[in-house]
Amino acid sequence: MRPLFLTNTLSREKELFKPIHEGHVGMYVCGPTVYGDAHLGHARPGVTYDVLFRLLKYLGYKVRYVRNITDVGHLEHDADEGEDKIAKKARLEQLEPMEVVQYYTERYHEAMRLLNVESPSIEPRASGHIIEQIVAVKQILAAGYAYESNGSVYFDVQKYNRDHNYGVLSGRTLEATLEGTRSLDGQGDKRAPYDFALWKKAEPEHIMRWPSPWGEGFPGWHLECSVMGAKYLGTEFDIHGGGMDLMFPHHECEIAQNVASRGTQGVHYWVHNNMITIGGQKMGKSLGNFITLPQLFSGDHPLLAQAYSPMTIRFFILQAHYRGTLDFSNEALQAAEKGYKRLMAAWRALGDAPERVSSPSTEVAAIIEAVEEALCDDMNTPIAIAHLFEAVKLINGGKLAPADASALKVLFDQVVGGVLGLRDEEAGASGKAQKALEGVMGLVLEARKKAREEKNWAESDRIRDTLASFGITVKDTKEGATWTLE
RNA sequence: GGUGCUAUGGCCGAGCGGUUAGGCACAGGUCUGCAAAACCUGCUACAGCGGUUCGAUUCCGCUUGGCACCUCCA
Repeated sequence: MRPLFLTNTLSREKELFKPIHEGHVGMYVCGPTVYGDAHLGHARPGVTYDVLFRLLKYLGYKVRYVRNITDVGHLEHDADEGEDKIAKKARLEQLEPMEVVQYYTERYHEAMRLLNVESPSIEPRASGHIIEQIVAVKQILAAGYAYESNGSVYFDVQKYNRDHNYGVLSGRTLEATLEGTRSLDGQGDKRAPYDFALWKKAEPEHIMRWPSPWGEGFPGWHLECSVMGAKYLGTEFDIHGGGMDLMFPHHECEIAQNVASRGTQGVHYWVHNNMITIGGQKMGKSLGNFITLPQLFSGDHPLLAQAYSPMTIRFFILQAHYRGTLDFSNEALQAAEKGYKRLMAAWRALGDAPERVSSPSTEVAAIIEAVEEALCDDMNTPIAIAHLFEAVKLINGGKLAPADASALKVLFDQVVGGVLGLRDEEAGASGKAQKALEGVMGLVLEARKKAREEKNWAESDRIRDTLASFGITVKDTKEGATWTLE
């Protein structure tokens, strides 16, 4: 098995990936809080960890990929006085909280499906694991790293930091954290500003509530990932992914909870994707500068010059390394669209490559090697794509030996399609309508061919222009005319 | 203020102590009835100032700029 290197946030270095159980990988990724449509920023972890999931499988691992849905406990503004995001949305729209959850979960799934993001192996919801979370709170209390206060339970960061290191992941010291923490009026029940809630007492007007040993309430946000990760992947597992903005406090808190409740950090490799920016600034809900995925797909947003297809978005994300920021702009998206189409056209041209007959030339073998190596070098998809474009040149050059053509066909099928998860949007459906259209187009192009043979350019151009008005583009190549829809 | 990241050609975006990344755009050419596509050629940059080195865009320091996190955030 080819060695895989991943940047581990714990060490800030590229490390050789070694799974706990040979041949098996457990991976957990923080999923969305479902209180609004997913935006471009959400597409990044979706695609990034989808590629990691696919890459691990491509390398021969058996992978269990857990990506949660946060449907409770995620507070707005401040962990003490804030309002549950789901409940707030529900109140605004006069819906049951679970109606909101259902609606946006389905929208999220649809967006991911369009982006060709594979479903995770398990997609647990926080609200389905209240009992497990209560157990975890009890364990942390029993270990002495939490305290109950007025119906809520808080994590005692200071005490924890005396025995362990609160800040292993983010590189912060407690003093630094304290310095930056705003002093809020409603410090309320907490002993220290950096303590975080494990269990929150539900005020009378709070709709989402569950009984607990500390009264009716709901679990703290950080707890769900600790609990669900351990439940489905074990108390020790391989990879935990998420956005860089979750590094602190969310992931730091997860580690603290893991250590406090079971004595170990639990996660071996922390992987963090960077943000998508717009005008150099982070795209985010709170800044209000986000473009949702449905808007991108439809072009319905003042900042969009046009609609961008899901695969254009996916390719755009893949053209940058996941650890760097990626800046949104129409120019960048348009460039991605063209590059994507060129890659797909080459793949299509490989369509009926013969079965693999013999080994490929050294040139093609080198490309294949370079692509795989790039992917295994901390998922360097931009480099992999650069090498794939070398293959595109060879393919378009025409003079491809059968052995090379079939080797590249395998590469494109397994890597472009399989690992990068790109699919050819122009391949079209194979339904009855498609079959009929193909038949009709065959007739039309035959008529045009006849006109061309008679040098009846007026008729030939009329047919081409008319087809263009339906969104059908005709191109004349040496092998005859080809057409594409839209 | 604290912590961390970053500064690449018209745009996006990799990378490395000595070799053209790649894509998009642009210019010229081949092909073509035209168009499109494709192919060929051209466009060679690494914020500034010092230092290390035979040699730095790549390492170190400083300066300047940008960003992220420290509050919810993918």
